[in-house]
Amino acid sequence: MSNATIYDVAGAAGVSLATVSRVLNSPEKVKEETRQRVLKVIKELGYRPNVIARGLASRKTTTVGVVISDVTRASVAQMLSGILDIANKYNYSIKLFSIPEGADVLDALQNIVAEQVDGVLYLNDELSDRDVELVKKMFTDNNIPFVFANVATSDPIVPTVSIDYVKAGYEITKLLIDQGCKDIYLLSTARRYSVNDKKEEGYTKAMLDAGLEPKIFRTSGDTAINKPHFETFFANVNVDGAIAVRDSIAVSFLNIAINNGKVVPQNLKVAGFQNTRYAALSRPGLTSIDIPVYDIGAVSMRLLTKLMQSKDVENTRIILPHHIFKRESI
Amino acid sequence: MSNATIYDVAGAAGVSLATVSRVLNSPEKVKEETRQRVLKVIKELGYRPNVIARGLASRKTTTVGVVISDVTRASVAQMLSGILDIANKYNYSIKLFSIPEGADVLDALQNIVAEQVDGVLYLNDELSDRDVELVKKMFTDNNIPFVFANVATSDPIVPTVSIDYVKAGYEITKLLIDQGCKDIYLLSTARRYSVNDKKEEGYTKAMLDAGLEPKIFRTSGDTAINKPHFETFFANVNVDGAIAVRDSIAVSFLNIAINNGKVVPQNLKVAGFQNTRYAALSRPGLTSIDIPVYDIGAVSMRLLTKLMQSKDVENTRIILPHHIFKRESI
DNA sequence: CTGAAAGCGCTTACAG
DNA sequence: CTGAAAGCGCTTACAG
Repeated sequence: MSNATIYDVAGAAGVSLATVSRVLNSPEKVKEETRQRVLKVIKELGYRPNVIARGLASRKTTTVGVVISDVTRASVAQMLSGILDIANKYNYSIKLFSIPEGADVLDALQNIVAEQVDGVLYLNDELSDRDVELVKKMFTDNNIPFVFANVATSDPIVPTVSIDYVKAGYEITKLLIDQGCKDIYLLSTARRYSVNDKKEEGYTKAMLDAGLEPKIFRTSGDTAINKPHFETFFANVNVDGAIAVRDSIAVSFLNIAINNGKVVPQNLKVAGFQNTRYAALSRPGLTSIDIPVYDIGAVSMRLLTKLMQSKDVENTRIILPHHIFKRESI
Repeated sequence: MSNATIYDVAGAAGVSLATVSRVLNSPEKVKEETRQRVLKVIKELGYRPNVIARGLASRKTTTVGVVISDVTRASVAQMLSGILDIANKYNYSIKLFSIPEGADVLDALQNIVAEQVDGVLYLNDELSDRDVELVKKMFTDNNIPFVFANVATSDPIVPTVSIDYVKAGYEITKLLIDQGCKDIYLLSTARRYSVNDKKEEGYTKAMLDAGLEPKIFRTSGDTAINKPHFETFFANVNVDGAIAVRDSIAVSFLNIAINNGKVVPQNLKVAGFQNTRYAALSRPGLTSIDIPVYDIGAVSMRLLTKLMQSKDVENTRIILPHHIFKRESI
């Protein structure tokens, strides 16, 4: 059965356990003939090295920690998907840590360090600048390579894979302006995410550049809460363009707009962020910034593998391209 | 720094390492005074036991393996969320394993066993009956408790947390029949999932019970592929009711129906499964079977903790309640 | 209540 | 190319 140990293999193959270990870890040091013999026994016994014992002896666990806030966010799940695919390819295991809103970040980080992961992928974007420094210090002090994925940090050194959210925010706003919109609102979340702050920055700049007044409307990510919120909104303001920081907010806004007699895109143009299935399933289809979240995950993991092998990496601040995916809402 | 070991703590506190270990693992065996002294040093040094070493010595890793196929499926992400919350509460870590479609299941399972997890949560529903038996045998042989979450197995013994999908399929079909629908289609996926088979079973029974002909239309989960598929569909058949095995399929169908001149719900009623945000963001809102996926995850994890402590669990086949969440599409 | 010692299943210099 | 031995950082009977 699968609980064979390295001793069993050594015994059955008539070699020492050191040799078995070498067959697995540095096969070039073992004579072809012995190696074949050992390999045969390994297969017969279904032997798989106990990764815990290996981790203790080698001080490498081939495990990376992935830190998230909320798996149910579509972007997080898709990044995870990219991470898992690359991790499988490189034979790394994934330990998943969620640090919920309001949790003790320091305690959580110490916990991750105690778990002896070889590296960390940080997807949790609900971080203050102070937290970012804490993360950086904790992993640096403990010699654990880490990468921020889809987290906009103001720290200029920390390894990061993301897109240029300021530019994306600027471009989509510019597009609406070029189509003649004047009263363009940015629909953002009440809770602050690092990437949303960047989107707001780009939006604001585009509006000011065009001599228009930036107007940010903060709402919840929760559809049920949005409804009355948006209805009051339509009763009180003039609006001919809207950009939401998430597709789901955009779709919810668009639905309520149409139910309130607006015609999209003729007298109201709407755009979202991330080009999720919400955008595809909206009627009319929602124009959205396509953000390669899967790739952000995959590239982060690949960058981390390099960092873990302490290869000298030329570029640890990777910006992936984005583009505007046009549908009928603009 | 955080790389203090148990020896450092023992030295600084003037006790043996055995005592430090006891303070952590069976504090009642240590004199109050010594315990306080050790605790103080632990705090000062920021000591956290190396979980790998602990895992090797105690043969308990306080880690559970979670097996999935595709994280980006909304149900999977939400189950994960429930799992993580409960795992945090009980101080278990989560290792995430994805077994992609077409992968070597046996190899993947051996891998999980080698990872020395204390228990396994199996969310991967892309399993043949043969695979289910393989999973069962592998973990049973290696003495690893496991729970199937939201996987419909035909094995009557295996620990499972799910809902009654046959009943759910029956009920939603019955609802459409009661509203006068005659030509009711089930929109299912081309790829077979264990739970979808159950939904089909319930649908079929309800149709036959009412003397109607069951008609299953298989399509892709992919929206882009659906579109031409559904358009041909509308050109060729009579349909006054549709039940999709996923909300996203339902919404995509509903949109195309409306664009083809159907009036929902007056001459076409549509229902989905799972009551995701797709259903809430549809216009009109989509009636859907509300499936407590978060709870399925949470309850599975709770059940697994009991199994791992080898408590005798009265019931290892848990069926959670579902209900129909009504919106405007029916 | 506490300590000395063996052991968990591996890896990795060190000899030969 | 191979083996004997130390060691990774803990836990846990066993004595006392």
